[in-house]
Amino acid sequence: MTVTLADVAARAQVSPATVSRVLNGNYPVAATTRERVLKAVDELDYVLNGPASALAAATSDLVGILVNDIADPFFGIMASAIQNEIGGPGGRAGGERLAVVCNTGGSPERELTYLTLLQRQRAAAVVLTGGAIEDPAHLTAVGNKLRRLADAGTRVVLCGRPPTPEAIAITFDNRGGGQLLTEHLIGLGHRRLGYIAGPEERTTTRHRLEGHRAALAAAGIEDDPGRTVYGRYDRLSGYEATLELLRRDPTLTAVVAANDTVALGSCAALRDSGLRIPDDVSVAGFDDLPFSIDAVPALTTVRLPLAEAGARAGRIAMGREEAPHGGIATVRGELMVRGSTGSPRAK
Amino acid sequence: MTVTLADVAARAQVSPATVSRVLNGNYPVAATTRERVLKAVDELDYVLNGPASALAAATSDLVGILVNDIADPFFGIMASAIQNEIGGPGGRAGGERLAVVCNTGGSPERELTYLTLLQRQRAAAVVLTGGAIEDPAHLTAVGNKLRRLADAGTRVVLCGRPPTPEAIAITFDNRGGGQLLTEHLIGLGHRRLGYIAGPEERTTTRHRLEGHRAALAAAGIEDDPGRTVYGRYDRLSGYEATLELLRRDPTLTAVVAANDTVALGSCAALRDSGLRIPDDVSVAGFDDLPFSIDAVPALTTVRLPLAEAGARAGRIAMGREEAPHGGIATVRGELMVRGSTGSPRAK
DNA sequence: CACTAGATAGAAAGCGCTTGCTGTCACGCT
DNA sequence: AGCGTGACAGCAAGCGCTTTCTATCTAGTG
Repeated sequence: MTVTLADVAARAQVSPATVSRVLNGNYPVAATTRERVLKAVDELDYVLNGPASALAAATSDLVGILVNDIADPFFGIMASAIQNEIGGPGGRAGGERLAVVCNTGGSPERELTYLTLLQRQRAAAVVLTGGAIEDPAHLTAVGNKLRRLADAGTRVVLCGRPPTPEAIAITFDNRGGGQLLTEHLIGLGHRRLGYIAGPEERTTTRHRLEGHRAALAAAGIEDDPGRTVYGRYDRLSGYEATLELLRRDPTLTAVVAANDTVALGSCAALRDSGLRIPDDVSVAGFDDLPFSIDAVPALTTVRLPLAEAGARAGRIAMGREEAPHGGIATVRGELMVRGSTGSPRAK
Repeated sequence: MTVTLADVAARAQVSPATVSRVLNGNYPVAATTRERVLKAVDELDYVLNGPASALAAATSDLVGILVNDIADPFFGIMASAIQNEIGGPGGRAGGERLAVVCNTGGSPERELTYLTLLQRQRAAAVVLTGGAIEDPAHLTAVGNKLRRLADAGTRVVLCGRPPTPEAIAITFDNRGGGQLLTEHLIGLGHRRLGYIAGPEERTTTRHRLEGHRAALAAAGIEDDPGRTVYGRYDRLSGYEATLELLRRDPTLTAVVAANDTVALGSCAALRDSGLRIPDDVSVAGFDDLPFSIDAVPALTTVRLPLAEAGARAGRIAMGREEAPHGGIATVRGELMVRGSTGSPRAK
């Protein structure tokens, strides 16, 4: 029924071993023989059986990329960059590797299960993107998994994730970025700033918030806990949180959002409340996703070099670039000041 | 070194066959035996060897999702919905399937190579999303591949892709959507409309443009070819194309963009040219991606039920939903009239 | 109580490929 | 002429699992 190596061998009048060697190209085969084999492969439309060869060779060409939310460009951009370096068909790298992205939806269980699945497939490498969940049990579970994967020869790289002892990491300086942003706002004269955080248990959320608070503290501004609202990393969350912040303190002059998407929701809520940006309230985002510049006014935000970080993580995963010193590289964000922030008007 | 089925069997004092059956759960195993096996699995931290079991069982639990651009939410949203139905860990479906998304970057070769890779892995199903390239050679090549995949038992489903004889398809009515949009604009009184198309060789581009032209024709408006500019499906393309359209005809009163992202670029160009939206020029997009509503003014566009279509495609791919009658389901878009379109002012 | 059906468990034959090791030539050297 | 030496090609032993067929045992039946 299906064509096998043996069929090709028979047709080319050689042994299966020879066919295998032609296909893998790591053993001398006479040119004429090679051609005969290739011809047979072509005529029979032969396609290598991946599982069989993975089994026999005890390696696979699968590379996994874990993302929290595939519909979010934040992850899409990184995944795209990683995949591009991984090779995949036509990628910068030559090898024919199956780079696959797995969508965990932010769920710890799914993350673990995908890791197991990848382990089961004997993946060549795994790249985990985005913030981690700070649940101790989950953290050790992931740590163990990663160690096991590494032991089995799978290269593990973190991209935009806090470093762990088990893997090489390209980390974003979320804390520094958050600080930059709030310093900017304070410099503009703001004193009553609302903060819309992401999910409380995520490292990214905590780090950005810590940066914000550090800036407040440095400026001697009291950090009223009521000025922080936790939510999700999506637009609706930004919308609702903004209304809530406004309810708690209508004299707010600035809103710092967990990311650009949330900031957009915040802008919508402000507009719907009859407030002008930035005349009445300034808004700042984080990430500098492509659409941020199209918001009106354009969003002040912190640019994270998503594509560069992803590319680097991809190269490291493929062993084409050395791991950073100490296994950790920290990437800083760059403050992008645009129209959505301005000096508060005296009210 | 690595733990195998045999090790587990030895530890549990049963045969490998029994362990396999416990793990696959499709054969009666006494409860006490099962527990003993599960205990051994746990103690040894055993992980099934995917390739080996795929080889022996001649099936795999890999499902491929092909997308043109993983960084584009258009695809991200569909991929997410598909993946959710496919199962994957924690998905609505129970099975532990490895749903993987492959990023073709819109390149025909990559598309083909990914298909081969998936075929090589003996994927259980493949879902192709987004428009196809209209190159006859490539079309037949893909057609052949799909037929082969189907012959080998891989379920093939198209989502948001024009139907082909080889597969079940959930298609978007791009033509109808395009027509709706332009009819709306004409109804508003516009007579000089610019059109920013996507890449010329893509079906999506052609269909949307055809709808636009049909609407023009129906209204008896002459279709000046100079009013159409081709580009890519990205923001910059929209920006540049708009400047070009304006150069060709500064009296334009409306711009119809290939999709929302392009529309955003167009808006930026118009603003930079000192034109107001929609007072001076109306702008319309397509797809209704999440950020469209946050544009200022909010974008008039055609909503495509991306998530619903993806979910359906996913279910069909998993055999959990019947294929539509005739193998083709056409999904209509819904016109979303928002602030970016209005009546042209007399100039 | 002998007999059969039903429920489990095991033996063993592959699944299709890779690869270490063993030939077999044809040369070129002494 | 004799023989070491590359350069290829083939043999055969698995890789770790699934699954068919067979063996065993228990319990139900007349």
